[in-house]
Amino acid sequence: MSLLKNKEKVPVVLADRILDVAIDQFGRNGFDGTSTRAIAKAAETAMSSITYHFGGKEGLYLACADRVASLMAERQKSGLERGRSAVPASPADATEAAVAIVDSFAAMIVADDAVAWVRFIIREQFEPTEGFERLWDGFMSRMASVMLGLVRTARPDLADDEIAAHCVLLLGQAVILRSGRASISRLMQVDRVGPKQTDALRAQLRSNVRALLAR
Amino acid sequence: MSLLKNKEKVPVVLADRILDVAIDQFGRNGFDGTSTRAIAKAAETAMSSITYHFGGKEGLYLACADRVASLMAERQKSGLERGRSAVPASPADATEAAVAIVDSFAAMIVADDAVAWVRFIIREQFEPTEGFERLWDGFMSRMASVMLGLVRTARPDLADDEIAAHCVLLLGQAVILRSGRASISRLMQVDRVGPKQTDALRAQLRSNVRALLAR
DNA sequence: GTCTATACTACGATAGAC
DNA sequence: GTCTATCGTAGTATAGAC
Repeated sequence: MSLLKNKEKVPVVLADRILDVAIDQFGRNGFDGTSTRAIAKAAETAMSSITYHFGGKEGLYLACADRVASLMAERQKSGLERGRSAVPASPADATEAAVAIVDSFAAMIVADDAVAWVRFIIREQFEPTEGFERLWDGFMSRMASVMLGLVRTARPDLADDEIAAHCVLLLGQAVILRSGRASISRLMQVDRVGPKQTDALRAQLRSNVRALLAR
Repeated sequence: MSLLKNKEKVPVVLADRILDVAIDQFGRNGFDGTSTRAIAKAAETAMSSITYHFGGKEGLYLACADRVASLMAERQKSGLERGRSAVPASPADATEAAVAIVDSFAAMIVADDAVAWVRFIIREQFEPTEGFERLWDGFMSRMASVMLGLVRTARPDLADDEIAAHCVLLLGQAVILRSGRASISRLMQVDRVGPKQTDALRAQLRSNVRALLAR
């Protein structure tokens, strides 16, 4: 059972194993701060395997962006589909759909097995490279368009700029659960942000989304 | 005039010039991704000056953290003092004080001359090092305690955990203005997030804080 | 496909001139 | 105080064995 779990978590295919390690390391230390030697060592392979499979460090980085986008898109797929189908509905339905989407996004943000993806994607926000295009086209654009549609339905009184601002600030509340984690543990006076804290934060976030989209 | 502006922006004292460059570079590329050689070159000095003034790369990094904390504390000083004096007042006063503090925090987050500080501090959130202690003790702890006090006064009905969660999510909305900047420009369909967009976002943020702290 | 060996560049730290 | 010169280590890329 433990072995099976391991088999799922550590891909047997070398290229996938390299990608998983690389997403983690690039996310932690950035492109320049990560060495292909360290990635190869952690993936238990030779450095030249990276050249063979990805053409070099930069090719590996872009492949990481593609993988993060597809993993995130996969995980948020059901949530986004629910949101899309709610677009033509009433403002109240759109609000509840937005609550569900932001909560599902927040769940991914705090999930342990998605930490590396989130770290990678948030880093790319600060100094966008070509990797950002991959992330945006592969995942973030879908999340954005669904949220824009829901907020527009929930609040038909708002102008386009206000709708966009709402989306930014709603999703920002989810992002801070990871991008402010060190401060959250201090603020909540715990050593580690555990399930108890994340549950409380997610509950407050759902309540906030409802309050902000209500007229 | 252009010269004078330059003289203000580029410190004549070598140690300060090194610090300004280092905050920028560490913020962009992280500790490992930044080379002391590059810092020395950008500060127009020899690499060994870093050893002389800061004892080495790590000493320079910690000095950067101290400087960011003190620069932020200085800029938020008047805002925080106003907030502190409002703690014993009515819930309505506390709410307005919280609106002012979050807005002043957001103003710093989006300010051009504070970009490097914010980048440095947000990066330190993901992989906290000893630098985080300096940032927390020198600035963030004050912001946290004032916000906690204001939310407690504004919403005496809430439990401690709920108060902390509120603070996290309120400040998170300000942080996303920088940590989601690449996505914001896509969401708002502009090439660059300019004054028009930041004004709209800050207005929405003030409105959100009011709505969330109202009972 | 994956490995070892190697060429070349850049890193941080330090010693010593001025 | 600030510089140049240099040491040992570690970086990416590539060639070639298997």
